[in-house]
Amino acid sequence: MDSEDLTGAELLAVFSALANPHRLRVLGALADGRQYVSLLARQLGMSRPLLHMHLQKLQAAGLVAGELELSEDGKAVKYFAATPFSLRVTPQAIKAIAPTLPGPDDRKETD
Amino acid sequence: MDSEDLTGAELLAVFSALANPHRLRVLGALADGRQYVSLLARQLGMSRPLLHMHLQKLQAAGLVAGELELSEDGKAVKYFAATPFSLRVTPQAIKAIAPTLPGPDDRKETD
DNA sequence: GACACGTGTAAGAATTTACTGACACGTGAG
DNA sequence: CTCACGTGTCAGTAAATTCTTACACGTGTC
Repeated sequence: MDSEDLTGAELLAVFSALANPHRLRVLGALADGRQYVSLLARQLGMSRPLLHMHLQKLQAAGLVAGELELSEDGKAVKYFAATPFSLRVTPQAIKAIAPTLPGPDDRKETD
Repeated sequence: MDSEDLTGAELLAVFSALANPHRLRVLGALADGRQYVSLLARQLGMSRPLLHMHLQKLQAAGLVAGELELSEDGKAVKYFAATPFSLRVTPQAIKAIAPTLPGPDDRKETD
């Protein structure tokens, strides 16, 4: 996943997802390998609902991917892993995507 | 300005500064050359106080630099230009700076 | 059944961010 | 003096994020 093919709105979603210490720590924890939500929450010292929200935002930005599995003892476990993205951020790159940025009057269409 | 020598808090400030369409557009407009605040505000269609606030945040993150000059007709004019930064963002890079991220109990010390 | 473990989601409070409007200052031109 | 242009900042409001608490479901074990 290279960054050149991102629209302004997508890049904005990525930066917004990255603009939070919890989410950066989550992404760092998932850099090596995948992990399931409850354990990850314990490792990072945050509540499950909170981690759930942050994972949603990271997933919406395409930075992590989750898949629901069935463990051997029958429990539903959801594993998340970091997407192997590589972003190059420079003033010129930002200028290039600037025309595709959402205007001040635009509404959210993520529904 | 390479990104390898940024702490977690600094990188967080950069992402936070980038997580806004207005600021991305400002950065894009300043990618080529410098411009002064009032004219820039008119070009981007936003109020001066608002642009002022966004420029403060961009400057605090080290993405733009401003210098106050005296134009030939004696007026004080403040020019801003984009810092020629180059950021490489990957899960591994984020994991590397994760230990230096501000904890949930930390307070702002930017006073 | 009661418990421990996993999942998800919804309501409400607390906090942060974004924005407007009005004010301050200083200079040159009419 | 008044107007146009530049600068900056403050108070108050509107809106978006963040976070907690509490609930829902399903499964295997004592």
